[in-house]
Amino acid sequence: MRIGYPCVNIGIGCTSARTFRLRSWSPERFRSTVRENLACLSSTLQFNIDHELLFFRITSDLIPFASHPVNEIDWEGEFSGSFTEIGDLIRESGMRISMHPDQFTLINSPDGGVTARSIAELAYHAAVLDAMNLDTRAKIQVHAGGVYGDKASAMDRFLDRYRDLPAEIRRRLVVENDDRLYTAADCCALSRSCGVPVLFDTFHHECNSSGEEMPEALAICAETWGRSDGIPMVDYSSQEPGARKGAHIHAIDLAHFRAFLAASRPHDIDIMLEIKDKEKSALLARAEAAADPRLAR
DNA sequence: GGAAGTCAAGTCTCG
DNA sequence: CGAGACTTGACTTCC
Repeated sequence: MRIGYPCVNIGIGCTSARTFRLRSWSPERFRSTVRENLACLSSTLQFNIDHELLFFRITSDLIPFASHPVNEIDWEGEFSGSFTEIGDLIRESGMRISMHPDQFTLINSPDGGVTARSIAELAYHAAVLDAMNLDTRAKIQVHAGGVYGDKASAMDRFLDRYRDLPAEIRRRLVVENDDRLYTAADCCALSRSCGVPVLFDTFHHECNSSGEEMPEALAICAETWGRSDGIPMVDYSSQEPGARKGAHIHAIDLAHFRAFLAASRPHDIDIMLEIKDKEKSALLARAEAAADPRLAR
């Protein structure tokens, strides 16, 4: 079991998610931003290693406009040295990596243009992980997509598009239950048809389930992960009191987390804390889990 | 220097 | 029918 947080370290003083407006595009601006983002990513990973936070989600903003037509720069080649160094740091420390493209990435859209742009975006994510020489335990997580008024057709379209994906994407892609449309059971149905592993989001399950208790939902998702996929990844969060349903909590609720740890046994899982204050809560969670025999050191 | 408005991309829900 | 939400900031302009 590893514990981690997504994308950005609040306290470290840099961000690997710097970007700029399309209007400000220039090759020089692009190169300097990528250089800074990779340097910050390296610092962030070193912080994580020093604090035994061995699960990390790399931001989709790492390479700005990576899949946009304006960008014709061979960034993988130009920055291959940095990618290799970062990959070495990850592998030598036993760290696990995920990426999570944003809400515009929809492989099941009825609009072929949306799907084409989504596949280009997924190819970018796969290229980052490939450039770091990470194996197929490094994953790219997406939601099943929209419903478009007909869920059965939308799920069929997901399956068709999944089977046609380039192998570099398919071997890393996992599907995550969302808080409104596709439940863990829905995602597992997709998995039975095409083999995609299902990343279980326990907070989304609290918002939107097919009626199972959490341990059962976790169990059916865990079964979808094969040997080459690594142990199951799980997203963890809880409800921010007083906020809109589905709003992520600002700081970890340790009693809620402790209950989740107990209920998730005996599954060995990697836990991503989707909590607003990032590494601060991750450090508390790691301390809370210190006595758990599943914890990797 | 700080505040306000805006940002590549899609879809759904709510008011 | 427009705004807000999504994992959410961060950039840019305007004063």
